[in-house]
Amino acid sequence: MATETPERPAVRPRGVAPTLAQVAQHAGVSLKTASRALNGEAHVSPDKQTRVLDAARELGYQLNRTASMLARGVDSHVVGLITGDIANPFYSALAKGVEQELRAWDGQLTVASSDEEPDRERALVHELVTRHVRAVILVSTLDDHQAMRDVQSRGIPVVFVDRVGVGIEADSVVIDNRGGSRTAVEHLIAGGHTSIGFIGDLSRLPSDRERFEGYVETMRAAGLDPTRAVRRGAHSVQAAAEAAHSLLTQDQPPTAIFAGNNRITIGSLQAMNELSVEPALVGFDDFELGDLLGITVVAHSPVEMGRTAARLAIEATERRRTGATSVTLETTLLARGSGERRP
Amino acid sequence: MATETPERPAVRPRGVAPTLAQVAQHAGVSLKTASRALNGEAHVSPDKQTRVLDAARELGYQLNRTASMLARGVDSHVVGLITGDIANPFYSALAKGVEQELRAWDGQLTVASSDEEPDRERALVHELVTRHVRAVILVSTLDDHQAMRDVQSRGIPVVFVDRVGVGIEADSVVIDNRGGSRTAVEHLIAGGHTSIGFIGDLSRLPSDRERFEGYVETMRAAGLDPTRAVRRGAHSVQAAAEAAHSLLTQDQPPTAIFAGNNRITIGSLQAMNELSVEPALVGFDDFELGDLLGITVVAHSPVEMGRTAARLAIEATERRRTGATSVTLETTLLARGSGERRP
DNA sequence: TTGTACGCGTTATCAT
DNA sequence: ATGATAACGCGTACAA
Repeated sequence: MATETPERPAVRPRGVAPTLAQVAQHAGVSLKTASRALNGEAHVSPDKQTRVLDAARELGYQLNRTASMLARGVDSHVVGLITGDIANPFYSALAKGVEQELRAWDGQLTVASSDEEPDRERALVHELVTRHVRAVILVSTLDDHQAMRDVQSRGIPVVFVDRVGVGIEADSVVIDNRGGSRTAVEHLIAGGHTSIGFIGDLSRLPSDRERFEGYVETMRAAGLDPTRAVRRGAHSVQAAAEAAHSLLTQDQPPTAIFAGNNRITIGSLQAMNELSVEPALVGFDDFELGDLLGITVVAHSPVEMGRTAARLAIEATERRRTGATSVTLETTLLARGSGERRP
Repeated sequence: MATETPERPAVRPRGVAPTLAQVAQHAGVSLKTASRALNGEAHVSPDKQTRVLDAARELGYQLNRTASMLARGVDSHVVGLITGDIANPFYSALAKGVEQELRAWDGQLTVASSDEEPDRERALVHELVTRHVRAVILVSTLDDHQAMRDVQSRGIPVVFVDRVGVGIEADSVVIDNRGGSRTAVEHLIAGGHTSIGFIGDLSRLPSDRERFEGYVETMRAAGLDPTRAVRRGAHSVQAAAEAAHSLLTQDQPPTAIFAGNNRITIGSLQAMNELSVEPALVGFDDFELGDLLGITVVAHSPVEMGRTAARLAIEATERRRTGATSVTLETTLLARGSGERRP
């Protein structure tokens, strides 16, 4: 909507930051000459050059990039990253990757958390658009992104991470969720398990759905029942712990658990600890201490995801590429013990 | 320096984003009328009101906040946060706190990692200044901040987090490092330990120094030697693991370890695991899975630190307060087992 | 109610 | 080499 409640920041006294005009006056030259001198352009006499530089130093002049870019009609190098929660290690690793790649491009990163709330995500995207960020990297919680075409048509590329865009042609970087799931479940089956539980995140998230589907199809392929021990919608460590608890205390609890992401793995560990039971456990996403704890995981690199996404965003915004690119990152099973426990 | 290499982003074709003027023309009204209509101001005939709104919708008009703010002479609600590494859970929790508080203020967060490199930190601050961010929240790696006065004099408040500003009068939010250290070491001493090792981060970091000092003074107060088992400069999990390894394999290894931060605690755990030894262990900073692993820690809340810092930044930038405020957050010892092991 | 003229801080154009 | 002058996209002051 174009009629958003207008934001009216408090007015700050003008003149705290010295302007180019002040520098010019102080140096006794014209505005343009000062500009030239400071920008290191040619055609400035050494005399005035130093006068301007001195004046700038004295006044503590700093270029106002905002105005500069407005005048030049270029956009900033600011890229927006929207994730569910920046404190989630997966997302913060993602942010790190994005930042690393942005650095080489002299870019800057603005982050915001949607808390996985669709409305908030929409608001954040809108916010970034009005701020004219250069690109938006998005771990989306929406199930439809047609509205996001609007963003693209403004020349702001959108890169979807972890979850692809729906109803839109845009770059994306995702994990091979289905494949990773398959690997995990096959690993457990190979270990002799026939009763394997699944605990998933919010089922509206495509990544969760894909992982779940991988679970289901692998179970089915092995002639196992994929409906006996499933809990979904666990979107926090707490919720995951409760789900795991319920799973492990149900009639005929599974002998193995496949945890849909790092939060869930940790929640499951807590529940296992409370109940003092040790089913086999394989988690999606690696996590710190996972090696120490001997937790078998389907690993991938969120930092690499971030880097890739940032690269795509930069390429797109610099128009070095047309059309949408999709990158799927493979997973690796890291057998560390918890996934090798027998039924 | 005022003569920085000027950044010259690639020029983007103009006109991708519709302007207010285009909307006005499309609606057949003057620029100002369009502005009024879109901003919901009074004194616009319903007729033109809808004409403008329709035009805006058709053209997909979005306010250019940058230009708007330039015109109004106000600064954005963007706050910059500089930490060592956004992927470090301590820093990402900090970022989360900042973002939470900023949200209520309709603010936005730009993050950047200094990698604990002074030069990079300086460059990042400069970058934020030229972008006219509203405030800077800083986990500084510098040992002197006189140069930062410059930032303040531009009306950009600087809030120091985790490490206070030196040579500058500025807000700060820190942890009671010395007190936390004391608590930790006293706890170990009370447990019967007389040989307690310390593993610290880069010793140029004030937080590390304070923690180390707390260690030293508590040891001395108990008549123990605080020089027999000290390793400092461990700035990564890897480095900490090596330090712990070396500590635990030295002549007369300590029976207890006090780890200076969360990275070091984890590194120590790895080393203990490798060596299959179990000295008592108390770590500074809580960390995920710390409870599950039964690690005794000196805990505090990085999220709360972030929130507090953001509040201070907002207060300062809205000039609702003058003078510098210092907040010291207390720590809590969480006894979970590892710190209660006997010598 | 509506529009004009001007300004925000900077850069670009084009004379001089 | 230098400097008026006009942009950039928008908002304010003041007329009309």
